[in-house]
Order: sequence, then structure tokens, then C-alpha cells
Amino acid sequence: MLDERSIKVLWAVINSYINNPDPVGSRYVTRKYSLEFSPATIRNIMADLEELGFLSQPHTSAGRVPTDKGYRFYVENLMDENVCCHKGLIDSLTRRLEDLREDIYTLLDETTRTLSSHSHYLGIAVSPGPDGSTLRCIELIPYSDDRIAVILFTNEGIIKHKILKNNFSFSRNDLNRIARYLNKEFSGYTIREIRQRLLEEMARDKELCDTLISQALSLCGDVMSCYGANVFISGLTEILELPEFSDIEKIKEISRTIEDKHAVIKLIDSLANAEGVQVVIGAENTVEEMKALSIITSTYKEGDKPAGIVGIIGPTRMDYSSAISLVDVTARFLTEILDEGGQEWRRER
Amino acid sequence: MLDERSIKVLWAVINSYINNPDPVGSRYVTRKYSLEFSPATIRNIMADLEELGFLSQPHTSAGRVPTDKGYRFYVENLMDENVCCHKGLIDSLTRRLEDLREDIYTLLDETTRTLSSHSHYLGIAVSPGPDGSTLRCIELIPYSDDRIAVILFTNEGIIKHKILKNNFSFSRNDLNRIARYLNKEFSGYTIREIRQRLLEEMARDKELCDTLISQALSLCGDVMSCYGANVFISGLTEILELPEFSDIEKIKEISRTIEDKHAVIKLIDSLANAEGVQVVIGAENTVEEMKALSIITSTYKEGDKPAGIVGIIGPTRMDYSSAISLVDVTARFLTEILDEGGQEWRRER
DNA sequence: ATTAGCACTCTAAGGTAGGGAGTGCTAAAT
DNA sequence: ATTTAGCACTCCCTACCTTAGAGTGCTAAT
Repeated sequence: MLDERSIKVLWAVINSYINNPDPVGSRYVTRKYSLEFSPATIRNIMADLEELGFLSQPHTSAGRVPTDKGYRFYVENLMDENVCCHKGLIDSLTRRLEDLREDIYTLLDETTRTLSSHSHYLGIAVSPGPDGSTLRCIELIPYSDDRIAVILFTNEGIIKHKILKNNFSFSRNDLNRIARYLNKEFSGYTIREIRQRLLEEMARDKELCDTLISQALSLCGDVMSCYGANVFISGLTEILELPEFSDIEKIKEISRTIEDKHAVIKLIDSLANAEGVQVVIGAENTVEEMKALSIITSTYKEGDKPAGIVGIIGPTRMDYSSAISLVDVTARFLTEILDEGGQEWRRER
Repeated sequence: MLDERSIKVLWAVINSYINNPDPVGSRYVTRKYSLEFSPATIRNIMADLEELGFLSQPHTSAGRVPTDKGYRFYVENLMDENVCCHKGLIDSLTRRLEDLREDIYTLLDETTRTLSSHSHYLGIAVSPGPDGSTLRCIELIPYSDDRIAVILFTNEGIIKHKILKNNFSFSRNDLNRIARYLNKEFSGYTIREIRQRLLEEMARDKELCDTLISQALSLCGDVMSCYGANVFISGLTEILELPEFSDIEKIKEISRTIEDKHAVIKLIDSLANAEGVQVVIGAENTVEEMKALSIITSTYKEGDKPAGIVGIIGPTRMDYSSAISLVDVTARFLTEILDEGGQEWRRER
């Protein structure tokens, strides 16, 4: 499709632009990348590349800038794959996440911080949602006369708690019986499956009229209902340093976008089921406010099920190769951590 | 100290500047506030006020701008105290916090959102730290072969959990016994007191050699050690709209400052023990990066002990009267919520 | 096919002039 | 003695212009 010369030039332009967001001129390319052609030749090539949609000019008589299509080609064909191992990243991940193995929310929060400080873009992570999480066990604890603390453990290490007001007053024994029942029935299922079964069981138990059990089911349902995916984003400070965000309006837009976690979940969800690292460049994005940004994500897994997502959001002018491997390594790392946490449990069964 | 005329003028300047951050001129004051003097007279008064340090000029031949000292005088003497009841605020607080009574972290997070959306400044909240929180009860739950989930309930509604790796394998019965012991010993004490006692007991128990108990104590200590105050800040989007933050550098500074939660805690801590609403204006602040900002805080209480802090951070040109009552109302509201949550418990004892 | 040369285009930066808002001072008015 | 009108002056802000520089596209020569 493209001859070798064109590829060299395209690579040079993108490489240069990634390091420094100034339109790239023909003279600069010949000098800096010591190509064996004169600026005039490069100009011709660039004109061709522009016609093909890989480059564009901010205005006549400015240098060239890569288009989204250009970046896409770069990511798929030209990128430097063998980025050095992320020793520093692994180090900080292990160091910072050491004590957090079992508290996945804090773990993900720290992960986004690590991602953003290493990439200098936004770090993002989505916790396992109800569909993927497997219930490990439920505990019911008397909290006060008319309140019960319900605590949910999942394999992914998410602990969800809620305190429920209750009309009946349960003894500790009652609660233990209920918990035993719930655990027997539901542990090992995903939250989504449990929700489904709850609906059925509750319909059935209406007739059985076993107060304790039906109470238990309703308790369980209450907690489940507040179970959703959580989004973590950090690194605003990092991207404020980038020249493309020196404009207040853009910052406002980004800030609004990332404060609206629902929008982010929607955005990210479409990538949840893909294998490996996903790259969405600029206008490939379906969300209007993100058309100037690129997103790199990967899923981390619990066992062999995709659990949640980690990634990086940055300008389209992104250091793709390093960002991609950063995300890749991080996702693997999280998968590993979750595995350690889950192993004994799976062995046990 | 100031005659009535001067006060009127000072009030007018500050009032005008709060609504619109342009230096206030003499002509504008006479027009807008229909004072019974000519611009020339106002000019003389303003010159006096400047000499006294209440006003300043950005440059010769610009209008006047209030100084920190001016704001201070305004807050203490001139402010419109009887701001209308914050019906809207109370409404959204009740609506948004209804289901969160017992999960204080989510509660505080939502509180900052409500504060920032009502004030259009930054909303801030600090959760009860170890010193103030009273332990309600401890639960120990087997998590896997060699791990135990420790769950801490406090009166303030904070639930802290941690999963601990353990060398011994405890049966459920063991854990229940340990939990009973711990509850008997420690519930009703503040976290700080417990930490203190733990140290003593552990020293003593070395000789007693009751493995179970000393294990229990060490478990308890482990969880306590991760018990610190949490800071919540939100509303960056709000203050991006303010004209004083149209400069990227200022935004960077603020963003850095609020991302550094330790600094914020340090800053806020000095206000923790004061009664009622605290107002810190601009350079009165001890933290360098905050010298252009004002902070309004109040403590919410659990029972009669101050538990944590809520507040607003904004530009010195802040709508103090509404911000102050906003913070006041919110703090009272939180206190009330915590009271409801705690009442039964205290009654029980 | 490539390159040197050249005219042309567009931006970014710096400099200048004019308008406008506001002041301080002085002298007149109350 | 206080207040006010009048006026000269100061300073900022904006718009406008100019210039330098970087880069292009085209043409003609290699």
C-alpha cells in the first residue's frame, strides 16, 4: 500500500510529533532523521501522504500533522513493539499494591495513580461489575436493634457492605442461619446470576412463607442492588502539563467528562469483552467529548473471566508504544494479584 | 474605627467585587449603590480605605479591589447574616444522603459534591480520624485457609475492613471467641485509646502467653494501623468556570494542591478543634499554595465530640455569607445524621 | 526521478496608537 | 469645612500593522 519511502517519512513525522506537538516540516525531517532525500522530495511524499489521509496541514504553509488514520497506521504497522521492560512500573506497582491485595477498590485507585504517573496521561480503572464477580460468601452481622450489616465477599476481592434497616429484630443465631442458607445457595455464582435467581426464588417463596428465608433473600437483594462497577480516574495534574491542554476550554471539557462516571462506564463498557490491549484513536471514539483523545485499555481477569478494565486516556498525540505496553503490563499484573488471592479459595472447593 | 460612610463604601466595593471580579470605580459605586455622595467624595473615602489597608489598587488609575483585611472586616462586621434558609441544599442533602446514613465515606463524598454544586466552589470533607472515632464492634470472619477478614464498625458509621494473612489457622469458633474478647475489651473506646491500650496489653500478654488473645490483639493492631482520616474534595469543574482561574498556572497549582491529600489534612487539622464555622481568608492561610484562596470549615460531631470537618474552598473573592451558612447547615445536617445512627446504640448501653 | 530555486502563504511576535475607565488634585460651591 | 465639578494625567486593553520566519508548491534544471 505504501512504499518504503513513504513509510519512513510517515514514521518520522509521527515520531517527531509525538515528542513535540509542532507541525513537522520537510526540512526538519531530512535533518533530524537523516533521510537520503532532499526536502523537496520529502515534500512530494508528504503531499501524497496527505492525499491518502495520513497527514494533514493545520494551514497552508505549515508543516504536517498526523491524522487519526495516520496514528492508526502507525499503531498497527510502524510502532516500536519491543519497548523495554517496565522495571520501574513493576516496582512501583508491587511496592504500592503490596498491602492492598484484598481491597480491590483501593488497589485500583492506586493503580490509576501509578499508571498516570508513569505515562503522564490519565490513568483509568474500572472495577469488576456485577456480571463478572463471583460471590464468595455473605456475612450478616447485627448492627443495632433494627439494623443489620450485610457484608459481601467476592473472589475479585471486592468487599461490599451495606447497613440495612429492618422491621424484624433478628437474633445473632437467626442471622447465622440465614447467612448459612444464603452461602449454601449462592456462593460460587456471579452477582448477575444471583440477582436472576433471587427474583425466581422470591416469587416461589412467597408461597412457602418461610419468613426467615424470604427475609434473607430480600436482604441479599438489597445489597446486590447497590452493586455496580466503580470507575477510578486520576492524573489530571499530569495532563495539565501537556501543551495541547493549555487551553482552558479543553480542560473544562475533560474535567467534565471524567467527573461524569456514568459516561465513562458507557464508553469503556464497549471494550470490556475484547481480548488483549485495545486502542481507540481520536474520532474513532463514539463519545463526542473524547474525539480529541485516545484510549488504551486492557482487561484484567479473575480466573479466566474478564473482570474489569485498566487503561490510559491521553491526547491522540500519545506515546502509543510505551502506553500500550504500560497498560498491558499493568493488566497482567492485576490478573496475577487477583489470582493469588483466589487460588486457595478455588483449591478449597 | 470606621465611620458609617466608609463602611457603606467598603461594603459596596466588596459586594460588587464578589459579584464580578473587576476593580470597582468611584462612579460605579455611586450609581449602583445610589449613595448620596458624588464620585469625588467616594474617591476620597476610597483613598482613606486604601491607606487603612482595606482596599488596594491593581495599578494607578484602576478601581479598588478588597484586600484580605477588607474581607476579614466584611466577614466580621458587614456580612449579611440572615441568609435565607437553604431549602434547596437541605433537600438535595436529604435526597442524596438518604441511603448512605451508615456508610460515612460515600456519605462524605456525596456531601462534597452537594457542597460544590451549591456553592460553585470546591467542596471538602474530612472523615473522622482515629482520635475521635469510637469503636462499636469488631467482627472476624474466616476468609480463606490462612486469611481472616477483620471488620471494624465505629459509631460514626465508618466500616473499615482488612484482610489479614495469618500464620495460624483459626476455626470459626476461635474467631468468635476472639471477637467476643475484643468487643468486651475495646468497644466504646476511641481508636486512639485502643491503640494505646493495645501496646500496653501486648506487652503484658507476652508473659501470659495466651496465644489466642495475643493473636487477637495483634490482628486488631494491624487493622488499626491502616485507620486514618480520609479527605474528599470535589468541584474542580465548578471553579474552572470562575474568571480568576482562567489562568492555566493557577489551575495547575490548585490541582496539585488538592491531589496531595496529606497537605490538605495538615491544612485542615489546625481547624479541627475550633467550635462553629471557621473562616480563613487568603494569606491568613499558612500553606503557600492556598494564599490566594479562602477556606470555610465547620466540624460535624458524633455525640458531643467533634468527628470530622466539612467545608468549602474558593477564591478570596467568595460569597462569604452564603458559603458560611452553607457550611454551617451542612455540618449540622451531618451531625444530625450521625446522631440518628448512633442513638439506638447509645440507648442500648 | 530528483533537486535547487523562488515566489507565495500563513503565523507568531513585537510595536504602536487610540479609546476608555479611573484616579488625584485643585478650585469653586455649598 | 465639607462636598463637588472640572481637568489633566496615568495606565490598561484592544486593534491594527509590520516584520521575521518557517514551510509550502511549483517550475525548471540536473
